[in-house]
Amino acid sequence: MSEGAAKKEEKPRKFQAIRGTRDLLPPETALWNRVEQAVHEVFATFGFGEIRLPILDPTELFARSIGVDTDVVSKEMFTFWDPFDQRLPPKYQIEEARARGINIQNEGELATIGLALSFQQLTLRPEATASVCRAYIERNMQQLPQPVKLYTIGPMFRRERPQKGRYRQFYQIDAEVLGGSDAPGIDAELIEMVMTFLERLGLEGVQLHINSIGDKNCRPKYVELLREELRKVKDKLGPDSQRRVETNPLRVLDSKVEGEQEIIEKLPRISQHLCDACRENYDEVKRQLALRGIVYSQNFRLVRGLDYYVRTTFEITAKGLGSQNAVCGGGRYDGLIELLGGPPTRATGFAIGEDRLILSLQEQAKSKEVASGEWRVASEKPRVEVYVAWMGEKAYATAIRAAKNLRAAGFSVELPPVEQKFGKALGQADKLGARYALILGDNEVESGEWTLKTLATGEQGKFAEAQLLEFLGKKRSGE
RNA sequence: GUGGGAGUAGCUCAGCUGGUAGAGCGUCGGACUGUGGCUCCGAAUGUCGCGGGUUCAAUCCCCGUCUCCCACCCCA
Repeated sequence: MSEGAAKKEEKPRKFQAIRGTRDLLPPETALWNRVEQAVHEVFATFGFGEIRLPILDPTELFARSIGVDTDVVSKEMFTFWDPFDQRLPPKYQIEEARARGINIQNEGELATIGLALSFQQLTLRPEATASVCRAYIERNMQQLPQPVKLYTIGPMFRRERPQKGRYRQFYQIDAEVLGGSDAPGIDAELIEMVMTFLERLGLEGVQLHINSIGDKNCRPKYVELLREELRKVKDKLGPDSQRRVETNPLRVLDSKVEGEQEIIEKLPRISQHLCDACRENYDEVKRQLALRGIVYSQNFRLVRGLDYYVRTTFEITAKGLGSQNAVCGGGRYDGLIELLGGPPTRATGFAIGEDRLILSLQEQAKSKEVASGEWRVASEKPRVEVYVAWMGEKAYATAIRAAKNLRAAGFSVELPPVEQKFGKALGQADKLGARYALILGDNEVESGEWTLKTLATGEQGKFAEAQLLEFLGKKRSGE
């Protein structure tokens, strides 16, 4: 109260989403839902079931499956120790340690055990395949009729520098076919499924690129050959590629450096060095794609970056994405499940970058809007269908009942929580883009005849309570 | 991790060779106590991203830092 007491209150810190993460808001989320709805519908028609996975898994799982030398594992994972809680009284710390199988005699030993109690290192998953494989093994899915077809949708985390179509928390739509044979028909059908899905969404300008990168019989030989060839021209390569000659020669094929293109064109191609089994397999995949009427282009430079891929790999690019233009990547990974301690199991799968897919859809919508002025990505029904404008206590009771019944019938209803003059109420209704205003005042309560106004035309009519639902229902289905 | 660009109101942006900020849109209120869109009037919201330096004086100049955007690397 005393003047001058106006102390400078420090404003609380303004928080912001951490780098590379973002909030998705309406109306954009409606588009996300539409995309995900299409996933559920289309994938189900191919016999896939949804699996929901933890976002955390042991670091070791990713290191083993993706490969410790990959960028993803070596520098992009969000990893931390699951801490043993040292705030606990020593008595409980000892108990906890024993529960974890660490034999500990007295308090004095606690300190020396130290990090050993921090039992495992956890990682925010950078991709889904490893976790799906872990689940396949852990839940003994080899006992199920093979192959097991699973898909999952959710956030992944990689600590990269954000740019267009790349976030540190990003979303993938992931599908895997585990077990059974390595019949090319499986790869082809998997690709068919993505293409069907993208078509369902109306995404235009998608391109499918395929390649075979051999298996453990022929790939190492090819890699050596490639390395030898690259060494001969090493001085003509940029620093990145020079490094890759030794670390991962396949990656050189992927280079975008202008001056290297000519050299790359002349390098030996893996298609010429596949073993018989891989070549036959690849030929058959292509034949199977053709059988399904799927257009593809072969791209000998398509080398997936994750260690586990063998044989067929593929990538789908889309428009409007900047330089990160792949919306989907996938391939076969026959050795992975065994590597993770499971039975020898054939497997293949893909991941769609949902953020990029959405981005591409939005860009497409933008250009269409410019062209025709009509096309909308999220052509959802309006957020508010009926705005209930009421005045007076008695009318409020009626309004509540009306809102309840309309909602039960599936209409989206906005019921203002405080009394408003009708002018203001209609203004609100208008701003919210409501289709109808239901006007309830003294007159309506007395007569039992409610007033319904169609905002777009200004027409309005009187309805008894029962007639109203009927009228609105007809209107809705008639449109 | 490297390079380039950018940060001023909720949004889009102006702000001259340094003199502590404006517009449009949006939001809220009123003109308008039973009828919206149009119009008019009014209001709120900024530590000019943050920290330091130069200066009598910094949104403006310098350095650092953070974030965003784009690209490289790599990947979806």
